[in-house]
Amino acid sequence: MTEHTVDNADDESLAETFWAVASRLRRQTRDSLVPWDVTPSQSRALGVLARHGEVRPGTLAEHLRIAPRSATEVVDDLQTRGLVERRPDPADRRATLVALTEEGDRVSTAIRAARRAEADRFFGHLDDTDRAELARILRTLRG
Amino acid sequence: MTEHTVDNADDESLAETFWAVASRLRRQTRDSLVPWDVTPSQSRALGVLARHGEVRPGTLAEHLRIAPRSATEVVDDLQTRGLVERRPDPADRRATLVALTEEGDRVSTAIRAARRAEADRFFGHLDDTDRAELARILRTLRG
DNA sequence: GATATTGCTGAGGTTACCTCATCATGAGGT
DNA sequence: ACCTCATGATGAGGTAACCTCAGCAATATC
Repeated sequence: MTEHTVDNADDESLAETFWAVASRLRRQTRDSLVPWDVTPSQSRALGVLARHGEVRPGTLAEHLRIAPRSATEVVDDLQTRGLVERRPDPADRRATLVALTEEGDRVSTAIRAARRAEADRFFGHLDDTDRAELARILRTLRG
Repeated sequence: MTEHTVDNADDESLAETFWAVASRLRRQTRDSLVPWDVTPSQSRALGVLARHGEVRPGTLAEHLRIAPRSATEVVDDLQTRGLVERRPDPADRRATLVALTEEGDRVSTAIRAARRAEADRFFGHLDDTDRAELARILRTLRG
């Protein structure tokens, strides 16, 4: 029995508090994306594409930590919106490469700026020290 | 323009890190509930009922921070599982009171213990100081 | 006693995931 | 050349956890 077991009641509310924050952040993120008619998961995919250039759906899935099939779905949606395009992978005829279109590039850049502003609003209530602490602690929890 | 704007790149990855942690915690929570065939949102509702006794669906919704209609749904599911029952509110014939059944009480107690163990596993990687810090910071973000 | 409000729920929709089966292609062995 | 197994993407179908909007009954208000 470690000493922190004493705090069990706090542990439980820690998880609860975490979820309350998550819920708030999720809503705010969703709202901040309204102007582009893009969902959070789509915007995350755009982010990966902006950072990594063209990738296969499977690779995208890994970056997003979702099942490959789910990546197909996100790519479908983005393609419908004209933000990405699929092209055959010259290295493997089974594979497809997903890349930002010109508009996808513009939108993803705009979203990046908006998300930055959103993060400022959300995490801006914290002072620099707390934000650094939070980042550090979350990184150890990410696993 | 406040000074923390300098850290914008970090802000963005802070949100991302947060989501990565959320995803991990969500999966683990879901897994820890498998033995009782109860979903996370059901278990949250059970928690509210265990803490507050019988409540109306609307009140439950407030505690869970969801729409009233969504609370109806959760109650439906729990009732199907025989974990809660509805009875008329003697104070207002429009209203319904939702209460744990005997089994609901047993299950919610068991789940409480399991969640505690789960939180120990998850947040236990942190030392006491970090966990206190995290709790404090999250509380300021909860709003 | 008409009107507005409140409490719950039916109907129907959305997001973001999932698994399982299928199909084409690729890689390795014989 | 052929057979087998692994891999990449996707179709089909499903789930959890929300949502809004409309409607009904009961209560509160004027």
